[in-house]
Amino acid sequence: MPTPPKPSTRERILDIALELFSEQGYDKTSLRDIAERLGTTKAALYYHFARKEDILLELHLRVHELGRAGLAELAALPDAAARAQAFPRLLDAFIAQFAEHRDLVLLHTRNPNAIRVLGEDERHLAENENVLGALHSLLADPELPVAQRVRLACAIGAVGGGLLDSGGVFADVPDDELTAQVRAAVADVLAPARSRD
Amino acid sequence: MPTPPKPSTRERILDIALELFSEQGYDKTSLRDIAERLGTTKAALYYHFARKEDILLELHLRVHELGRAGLAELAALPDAAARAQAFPRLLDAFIAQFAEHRDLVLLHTRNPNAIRVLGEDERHLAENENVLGALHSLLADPELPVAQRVRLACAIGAVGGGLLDSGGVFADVPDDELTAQVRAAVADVLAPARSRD
DNA sequence: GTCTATATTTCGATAGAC
DNA sequence: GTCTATCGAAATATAGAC
Repeated sequence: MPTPPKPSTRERILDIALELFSEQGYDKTSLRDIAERLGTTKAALYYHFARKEDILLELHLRVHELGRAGLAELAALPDAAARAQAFPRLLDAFIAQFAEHRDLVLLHTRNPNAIRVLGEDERHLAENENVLGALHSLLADPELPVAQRVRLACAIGAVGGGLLDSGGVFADVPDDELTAQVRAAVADVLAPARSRD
Repeated sequence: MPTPPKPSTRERILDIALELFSEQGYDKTSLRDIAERLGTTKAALYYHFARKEDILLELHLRVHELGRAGLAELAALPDAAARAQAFPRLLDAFIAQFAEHRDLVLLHTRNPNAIRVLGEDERHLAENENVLGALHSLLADPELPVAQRVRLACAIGAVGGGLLDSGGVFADVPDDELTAQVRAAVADVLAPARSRD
């Protein structure tokens, strides 16, 4: 059973919240807004989520889940050279997931502060140490040449610049072509001035 | 007289707001927070700014000012080919200003929603049409090959990825080297698979 | 230009009936 | 699982003295 039995209320709340949080921002979206669009009342939401933060947290964890496997694999590699070699392949997987879950990523880039203050929740702290910590120690790795560290950061930024498309400027470009072009651009960032074979 | 006579209250308010808006986010920063750090009271702020939004607006316009000259120059060029040729040079200037005013750019990336809702102010609407409109019509330009449009968007994203450094992973890298590396990476994005001369 | 005091609104959250 | 009703806190903004 792939996506079967429960388009339940809880899931509908998350869908609506994802949309509104991205559109208007987390802080400017009241529980009343969510309840209205869902067709119920504020109080009803509190049956499914104890606090407003928990709605955002749930969505936040789903984004982290996207990068977890790749970063874990990376962290398991023995040395910087091995990690550097694995970059292109893992970035490729990253781009695929980024493209598939654009809406979740957009939620993140549009509400960085709200997410940073998500606070003391245990699940959140644990996840943050795992995922963000792995990314941080990757980019800060002193064993890696600075040029490679910077280019890796640029590559990640380039994925965002190419795929997020906040203004809708690439509405005329098919998704396949867009991701292919982004892949090519990222490849060029990671292969600095490679000498001809 | 370059930057002389008035480190006035108004300017101090903007400085404090810039810091707090970036740190905690626009919505989570109350006028009380600003007033406290400034050493006065909430009401005093209303002498200098009619609404809280106006503080953010003022800072917002300063960011737009950074990109205005370059985008205007670009829009004045006759055809897509001329624009494409001008990209690298203008992106170079863009990187320089980005690096010099990192704090202002950070304000933007951390409060995208608050800024988008800035609303009906005349100055804001006019500026948005000028600056964002120019950027939009640049990236959406149907005369330009899709590959080039996407790579341009990726290049802009790469600048953000390399220079913003939200997590402080490049604290050990001198600013000069960082921007130089970013410049190199961006150049590789814009020079797709260029055949050897 | 800055203060005290307060008006007004809105929001997150709770209590308890159904 | 959803409702009505309401509490309490915090925020923006205003009025008017100094």
